[in-house]
Amino acid sequence: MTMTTQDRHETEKLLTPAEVAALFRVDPKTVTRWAKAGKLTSIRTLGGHRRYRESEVRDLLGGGH
Amino acid sequence: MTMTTQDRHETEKLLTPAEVAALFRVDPKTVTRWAKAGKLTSIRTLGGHRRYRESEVRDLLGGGH
DNA sequence: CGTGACTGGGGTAATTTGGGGA
DNA sequence: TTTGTCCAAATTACCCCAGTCA
Repeated sequence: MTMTTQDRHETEKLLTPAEVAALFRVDPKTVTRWAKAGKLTSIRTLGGHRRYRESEVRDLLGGGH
Repeated sequence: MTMTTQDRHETEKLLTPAEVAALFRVDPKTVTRWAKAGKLTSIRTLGGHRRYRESEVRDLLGGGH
């Protein structure tokens, strides 16, 4: 199952701050700081809340060993 | 439904250094040394703090007799 | 249009990291 | 050789409340 080049972001699954925090075993506020520091890509809702790319989070979790 | 030795690490529950240290009754610094020596798998937060796999810790605690 | 849960922002404790030495 | 402790700096956790989400 080869992807042409990359998935279109329209179909990218997004995670809430609480979900990302649970995966890293940190506080949701810590995930917010990562986004502010540019360490993690964040998508903004129209109200200002952040959402994160599942693929990026999974990559960061597995790439650290 | 055969599964490899362990589940996907993305859903693995993680422990903080203090929690692992309490389980082994050692100083958190000692847990850090185990991780550096490769005796214990460590996942890193984006800030550099370590997290440890609960299943691995539980295995080491119970398998040591 | 309410209700309950979650999030953002700020500020302050607590934990973790890393090196070095006992 | 393994472990515990001292130090400074960095990272993370918990407190508040107003606004957003579903």
